[in-house]
Amino acid sequence: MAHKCDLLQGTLDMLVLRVLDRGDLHGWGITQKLEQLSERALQVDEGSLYPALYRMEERGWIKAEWRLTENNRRAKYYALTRAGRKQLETEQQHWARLTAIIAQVMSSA
Amino acid sequence: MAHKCDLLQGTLDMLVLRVLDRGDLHGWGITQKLEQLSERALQVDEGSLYPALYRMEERGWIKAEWRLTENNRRAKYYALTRAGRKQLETEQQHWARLTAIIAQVMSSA
DNA sequence: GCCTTTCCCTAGAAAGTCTAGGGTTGGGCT
DNA sequence: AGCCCAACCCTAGACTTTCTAGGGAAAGGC
Repeated sequence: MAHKCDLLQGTLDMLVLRVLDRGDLHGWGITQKLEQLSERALQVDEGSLYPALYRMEERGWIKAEWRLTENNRRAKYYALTRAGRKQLETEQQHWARLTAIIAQVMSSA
Repeated sequence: MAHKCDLLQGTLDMLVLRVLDRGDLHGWGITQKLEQLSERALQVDEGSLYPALYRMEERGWIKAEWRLTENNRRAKYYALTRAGRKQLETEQQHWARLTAIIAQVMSSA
């Protein structure tokens, strides 16, 4: 069975790191923010996001803290660590490099 | 164990289709051509390529034919089908769309 | 008192790539 | 003649990430 695969594998981490680079957010907030920034184009599945957050915390790129939201709800806020900021930079460079290579291959006569 | 993952998942098909769009090639030739077009940046693993070729043939995007190379060797030449050309176009559009969205998210203040 | 929204989470399947092998044959070299 | 390398083809199994498809708790509005 084919599935939709809206995202390119490997880009979710970068997007999440980038969003967190603008300020702490909880998981649900991240999905909202990504949707907003992409003008509804991106709708991140929670089933993809939470495992990703878990992985990134394991790797020390982000750290979590339970706090209360403005709505008076319990939420797990994630913040970038120093390693996370470094990782974001690495991924951005990697992304830039890859897209450049692909563009070159795709466009060459 | 981390692995290198040089390619973005999903891009290999597009690259192969694009290369075949310029003319028939056998598997090994495809790896050479991609390496050449990317100026050594891309080194496609044969363990990734052959399964990909198999998949794409299954899906009717390419078709294979045994022929002899200039070196007098037996080789399986792949050619785009009409469906393959259509698929290439689809993937190019999808790629353009995704990279645009990601660029937007990554660059927004 | 119920319903919706806001939040969190997990198990298992699916897809694609990589690792790490293995194999055949042609032509060049000694 | 024999050997080796280059040019080819292939596969099984591991691995990572994403998706599907659920489930659950609590705050606030009606």
